[in-house]
Amino acid sequence: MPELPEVETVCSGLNPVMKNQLILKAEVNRLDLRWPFPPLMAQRLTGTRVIRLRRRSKYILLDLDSDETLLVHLGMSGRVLISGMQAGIFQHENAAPKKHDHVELYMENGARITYNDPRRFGVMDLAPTSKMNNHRLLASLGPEPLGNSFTEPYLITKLKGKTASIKSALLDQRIVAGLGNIYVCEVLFRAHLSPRKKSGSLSKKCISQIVRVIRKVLTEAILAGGSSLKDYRQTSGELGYFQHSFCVYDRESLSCSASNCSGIVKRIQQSGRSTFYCPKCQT
DNA sequence: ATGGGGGCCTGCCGGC
DNA sequence: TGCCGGCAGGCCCCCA
Repeated sequence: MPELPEVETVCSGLNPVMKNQLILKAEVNRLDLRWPFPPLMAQRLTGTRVIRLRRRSKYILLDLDSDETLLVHLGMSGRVLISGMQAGIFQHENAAPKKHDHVELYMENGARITYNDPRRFGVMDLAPTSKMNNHRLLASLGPEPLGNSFTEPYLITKLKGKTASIKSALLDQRIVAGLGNIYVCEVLFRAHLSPRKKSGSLSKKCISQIVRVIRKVLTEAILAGGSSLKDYRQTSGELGYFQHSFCVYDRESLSCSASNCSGIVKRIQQSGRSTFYCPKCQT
């Protein structure tokens, strides 16, 4: 599921039910996801109050009144669902955990937050809030694509002399944080740019266009509630609907969505990932 | 230093 | 129907 717009959607969904709420109980059904959970994670979460929720790149950060921050990454298949509340009435149901429900948080307002992740590429960690910027998973992330420091001059500097394709460069979280395979494909389509172009060969004008398109695509996707592939849902259980706006992603062999283009969407491999693009209008 | 590939997991889908 | 290969929204790590 989760690239920046999906993580942003999850954060917005969690904010009203978690902010300023006490975590009455944390249940941890296994010891690890991609990596082991931090020692005594359930105990360290229980009884703390969530002060605020933030997003950095594809990470969700929950600042707690214990001066620790819970860092959550959804990996490829992680989902967060809210249950236990109906029509403003809070009910504690103790339904048995479903398959791959790895962590559950019971909030003071009756909400139950469930983290489910079949492939377990996700991450959870706890560290002092004051040290989160230096957390090993956050320390070398590039700028937020929707923030002020992601600019045309910045991207020009970063791409200068690079021999890797623009596709690989935009997937590199050290260059810009939060894009994944879907949105990079969509951005390059909308910028009419071939994913195979070497990063260092792009004109200033072209890079400027990339910056604008990244902002536009991500903003639209967030407004749409993210993209729902497989059975990804928002925290509410609803589907996002940006997947209906895909121009190239997962459209191999279909005709190009540009109105004046007769091209056929092609799938190639780049750095081990599928890239979808129209060879005719992305040059 | 940089870029590419392997590996981590489970589930699903299409082909035989 | 069942089995098998290929593929999947991410990212760390190792090697050339």
